This record gives sequence, C-alpha cells and structure tokens, in this order.
Amino acid sequence: MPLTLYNTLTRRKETFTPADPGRVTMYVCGITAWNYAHIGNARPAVVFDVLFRLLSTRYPKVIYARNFTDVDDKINAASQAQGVAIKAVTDKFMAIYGADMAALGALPPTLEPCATDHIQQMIAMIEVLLKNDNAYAIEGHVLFHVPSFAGYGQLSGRNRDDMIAGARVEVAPFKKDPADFVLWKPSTPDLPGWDSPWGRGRPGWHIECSAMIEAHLGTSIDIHGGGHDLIFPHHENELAQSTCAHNGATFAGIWMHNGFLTMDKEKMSKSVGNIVTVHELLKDAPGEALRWALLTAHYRQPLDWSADSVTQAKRTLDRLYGTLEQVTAIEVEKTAAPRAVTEALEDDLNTPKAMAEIAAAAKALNQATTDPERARLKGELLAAGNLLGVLQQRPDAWFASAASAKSVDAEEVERLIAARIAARNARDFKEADRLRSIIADLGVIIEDRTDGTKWRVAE
RNA sequence: GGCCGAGUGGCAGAGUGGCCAUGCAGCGGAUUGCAAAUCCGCGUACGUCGGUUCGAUUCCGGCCUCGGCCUCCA
Repeated sequence: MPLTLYNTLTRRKETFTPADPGRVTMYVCGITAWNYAHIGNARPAVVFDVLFRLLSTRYPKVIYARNFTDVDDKINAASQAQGVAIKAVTDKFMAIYGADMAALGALPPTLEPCATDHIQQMIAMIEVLLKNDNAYAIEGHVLFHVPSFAGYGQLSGRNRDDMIAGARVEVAPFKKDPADFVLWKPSTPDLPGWDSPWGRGRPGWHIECSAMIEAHLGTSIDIHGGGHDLIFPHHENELAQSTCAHNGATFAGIWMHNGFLTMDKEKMSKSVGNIVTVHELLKDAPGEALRWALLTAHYRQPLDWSADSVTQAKRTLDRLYGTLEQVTAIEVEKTAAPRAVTEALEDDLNTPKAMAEIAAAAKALNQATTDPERARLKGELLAAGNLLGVLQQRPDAWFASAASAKSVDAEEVERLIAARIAARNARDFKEADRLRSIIADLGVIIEDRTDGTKWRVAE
C-alpha cells in the first residue's frame, strides 16, 4: 500500500513519493535548549519517530535531522539569571532532552545539528538572498523582503493584507514592508555575536533551519515537520528564504504539523504556565506509558493530557505485556507486522487505528492453541510494537519497572506468597485467602498460573 | 477582525452514506478451591436546527460551544 501523508501546504493527503528513494530526507524542528522539555515538546519527537521507523521499513536510507536552537533570547536570559555561560545552559538542556526522548523510546535522529555550528552557512545564504534582491541590509540588520516572493503565505493560508491587519507587533521603522522579517540582527557586547559583512551580530530565528537543511540534506527535502504553531511564521519564512535562495526549487515535498497537547483543553505552554515536564512525568510513570499515551490520538488532533491518560496507557500496556509474558517460553518467529497495523500507519500515521489492530493481534495470540501459531503471532505482535516503538522490553522488565514506581517490599511479598503456596498445598484455603488479602493490602495482585504464582503491583 | 481545527457511548479515541472500531471502566457467563489472568457476550454514541438522499454520525448550509494561529512557542 502506498504511504499517504497529509500535506499542510496543499491541505490534503498525498501519496508520499520521495525525490530519491535511495535517500529519503526528513527535517523536524526540535527545541530551543533553555529549559526542561514539557510533554507537549515530546509529541513531535514521538510522532516523527514513528514516521522515521515506518520510512525505514520502506526505504534503504532515511536521513532524519532534528535541530537544536542554541542561540536565542530565552537562552541568554537563562544564562544571565543563573550566572552561567550560555554554552553551559544549552549543553545541559540538550543532554536532558536527549535522555528524555530516549526514555520515550525515540530513536536518535540521524543528525542533530546545532544552530551555532552553522553561522557561516547562514551568512552565505543571506548573501545569496541579498544578491537576488530578496533581502536588504539596513542599520546593521538584514531583512527578508516579503513582497519579493510571490508565493508568500501559501503554507499558512493567509495573505499579506490579513497579516498586516491582524498584526499585534509594532513594526520596526526601518522595514520596507511591515511583513519583512529579520535574517540577521546586531548584537550587543554582552550577548553572543559573530562577525559578518553587516557587523557583529546574530542570526534571526528562521534562517538556521534553512541553512542547516541546505548544509546537511540538500536544496530540497522530502518531509519537513514540526508543531502546528510553527506553520506561521517560522515555516512560512523558511519556505520563502529557502525557495528564494535556491532559485525557486521546491523546498519540501510534504509539510507535516502535529496538533497540540492541552491541559484542561488549553494549550500547554510555558508562557501560560500549565506545563508538565517529561522529566517530572518520568518519575512516576515508565517512558513507554507516556509514549503510548501520546500516540493514542491521531497526531493532527489535539490531545488533552491528564494523569488519567497515563494511567490508562499503563493499564493497556500491562495487558499487552501480560499477553507476551504468557508466551515467554515460546521462540519468536521472525515476521513482519500484521498488514492491518502497517496499513493504519500508512494512512497518514493513524496510530489509534494501529493500536486497535495491536489489540486484535494480542487477542489472536491469547486465543492461539498451538505453539507454532503462538510463535508466529508473538512475532507479529512484537513487530507491530516495534513500528510504534513499544513492547520491546522483556515483560518481566516492564512489570518490574512499573512496580519500582511504587514502593513495594518485594521480599515481603515473596515471603507471603511462599506461605500462601504452602497453605494451598495443605488445602488450607482459609489461610491462603487470608494471606492473599494481606498481599492485596500491600497493593499487590497475584495470579496463580500453571507455571507458578506471579505477582504485580496494582494501580 | 482574518485564517484554521474540533464537538462520537462513563472516560480516552478511530472511522464510515446503510453492517464491528478499539482500549479502559462497568455488567453477565466460561474457567478457577476462591481469585487474578484469559476467553465469550452485553450496553438504543455520534453538539444543534434545517437540506440532499430510499437511507446521514458520515455530504451541504445555518446556529451554538470549545480550542489554535495571526507575537516567542512543539
């Protein structure tokens, strides 16, 4: 089945056809490294990780780049407030972000370029834009001249007049056009800056992505992704710059944007203050449960985050790992994921549908009566899980990590279970039930199976 | 004001012009010493008012409600 993806630019689903099937390119806007990432920041990382996994099963080489913005006013402010070097701030939060995303099961991207390593490329691109009359230098600034690009506004679906009418920012007096945006701006001695033909300065926000894409992926890329709020102005401006710098070449084949995470229906945002960081969430829940919760809604839909969504995700995974635990002894047969799962993902990453099919695969495994059947179905379930980036742990490791989140005295539980087994063997069921009731009071559920008594921590 | 989304059963959340989403929770049954796990089964779900249609949750239009972007933002 062909892979179809929704293209923000055309506002419809399109068949994905890479320019070069031997080298598929994807660029996703990452984060500004100034603080802990919140769970909303994690949504694109997880969503595009699923796409990365899916593409990797279809194409021999997929280059996935996710950038870090490491020069920015918020970073400067954090550096001054904390009295530490800028690089100390960015290094710290890039490392934390990497660890957090890894905990969420996101594979490392092929490339993670930093803005400050590409200043020369940015300057070079700005010079091209100046030469092409798409930009002008004035008072130490270089500005992109929006009217010079006829296609401006296509991506976000707005025209210039609307934008000017709705503008909430004061227009700098030296702008030729109110919509013009900064490519380069002067810097002060106390702030980071680089020498340039226009004096010591620093780049505008949008140019870094254009320059890094050109440097690492090429003039045109197959997929450009990011959060919905980046459509305007960030991606609109990137599109304008890159297209103009490359004489009209198509910048990105497909533009993809994930919807927002909300808290009580309101956008999760640091400025609103209704955020919960991945770092904090990981203290109470396995990363895999957070990942599952992030994928329960289609990526373009809004997703309301709550403690309950995590609990529910965890329970669902408990069930799936429970199914896998039952077949621990069965040797896996190497197979592809069930077609239904793959097809769901090929339809614009319909992860909820894929999850429904994973549930069906687990049910089939539970229903299986012969070992060869179990071996095959186990293989299918694991392959399906791998596409979504879940179910790859050993079941006992999953249950152990879930248990460790609560403080349960494992030795005490084991001792009580042994006592209960002795009571059962003596057919003293009254005593056995009394012991189980004590165990239950510890928050532990036990299961008598043919291969012995297992226990796990209740919610 | 301009542009763009969304409103589905107790909760989460897909999808479709006529038949089943799925998961969690709940109820009944099988199984179990009792449980748990698993399996089987159950619940008159589609914001509202009109229109198109043999038939609409699904298409069209009005309305209501909520959210997003237009400024840094995943």
